[in-house]
Amino acid sequence: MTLPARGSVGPSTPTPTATGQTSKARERILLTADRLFYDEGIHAVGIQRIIAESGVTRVTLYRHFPSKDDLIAAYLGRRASYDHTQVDAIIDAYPDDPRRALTELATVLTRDDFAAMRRGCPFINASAEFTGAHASRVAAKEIRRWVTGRLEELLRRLDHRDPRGGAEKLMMARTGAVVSGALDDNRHLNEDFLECWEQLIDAGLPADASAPGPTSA
Amino acid sequence: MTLPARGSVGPSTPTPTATGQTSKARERILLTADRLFYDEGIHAVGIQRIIAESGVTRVTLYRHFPSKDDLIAAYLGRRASYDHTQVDAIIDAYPDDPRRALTELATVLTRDDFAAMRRGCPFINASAEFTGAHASRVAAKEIRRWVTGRLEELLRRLDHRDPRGGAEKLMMARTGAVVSGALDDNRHLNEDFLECWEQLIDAGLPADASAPGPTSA
DNA sequence: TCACGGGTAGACCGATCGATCTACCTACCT
DNA sequence: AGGTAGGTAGATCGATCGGTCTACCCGTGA
Repeated sequence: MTLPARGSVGPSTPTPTATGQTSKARERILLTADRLFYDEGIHAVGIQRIIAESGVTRVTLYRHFPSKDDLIAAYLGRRASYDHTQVDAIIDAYPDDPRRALTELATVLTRDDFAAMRRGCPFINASAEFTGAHASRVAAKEIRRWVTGRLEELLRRLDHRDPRGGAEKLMMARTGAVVSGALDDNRHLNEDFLECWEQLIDAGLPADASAPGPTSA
Repeated sequence: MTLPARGSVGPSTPTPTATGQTSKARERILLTADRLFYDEGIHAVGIQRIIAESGVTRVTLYRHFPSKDDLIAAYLGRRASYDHTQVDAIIDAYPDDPRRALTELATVLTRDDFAAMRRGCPFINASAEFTGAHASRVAAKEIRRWVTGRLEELLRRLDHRDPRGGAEKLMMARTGAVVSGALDDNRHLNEDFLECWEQLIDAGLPADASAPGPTSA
């Protein structure tokens, strides 16, 4: 996985040093927290474990992240930042072909992300561990709403019959596919998801707009 | 929610008393554990909390469930038992109309379950908190595999073009809808999901089989 | 009559949780 | 030369974790 190295979405200041680059220690902490939180769950991973595996001191960690909640927020902020960057890049790559952009969004997901998401969606997983308006649940709602909005926008440009509902359906498929990748042993997950994705799109499109179709066969 | 009162899926003997009925205390424990584990997460809820809110003693709890893992397994076992019962009942209600059974599965989900699943899928949530072959992850894989199998069977009886892939797609939609119900604020979730469900089914059916269509409008 | 299963009550265990503290060290910039 | 930001090292805090223990009680069935 290639999350952006910037840990810039934390609750407090990004803590750029005087030289302008973010702290090395902070990056190591965030990298370790990302790995452990995602792979094993948030409550299951203690602060001291992150300290040990990132090779920093307790004081250093608490200087950058005054509480575990702050670290959690930074972890999910990084993840969200990655998703924003990736989705925007794909859509921007096809400024005049929203239909192609939609297909590409699904393709990239299957090609790059499913393999690195063997534990499912970090936002869903985090939300499962907390209640109410905890930062993790807020972050999950936000990123999902944002992605849904971008999908809706693409569908609208395609004169989709119901861009809002269509975007929600695509989100269902996407969400279900990521979860399935984490829990099911489906050798055909990629094809199943891509087919599902295309079917849902085309079902609401005006008759003429032909689908690019599954890459092969 | 109306989970079956029987706490019969635990790892050890169901502990029927001499009179034949399962222990009152055991039921109270399971009921409390279900509520707290589902609403707040498993790691977030301590044993003493369950003891306090179920009104039993530490010794009593540990007599029925020797470890927290046993209690977790029993919690998910109850949930799985409920799903089995419900899905079987719906399918059995339409022995000669698998198409109708499929629609009914989705309808019941939107009518009864979405409201009671404001925290998403208990199996997905539990799986997020543990690693490897923990009982929670095994239970999640099992129930998902079982539901997928039942869906595939219905599609096969309908001469669906790809019963396996079709069932996987329906599971994606179902999973995504449950998660969406927990994290998104979509007032049209029910309609969106039902439409999605029907579209995915019909896309793979031979031309003649007409869909029942959304109940209204 | 009495053994036993199932329950209550509460002290107690070591381990770990998240978080704070003091003390010192070391680059770098002014 | 000296201040400061960012780091190391490690003891320590109270709270809570999952789990064990002893002691007593009570209803039922052999």
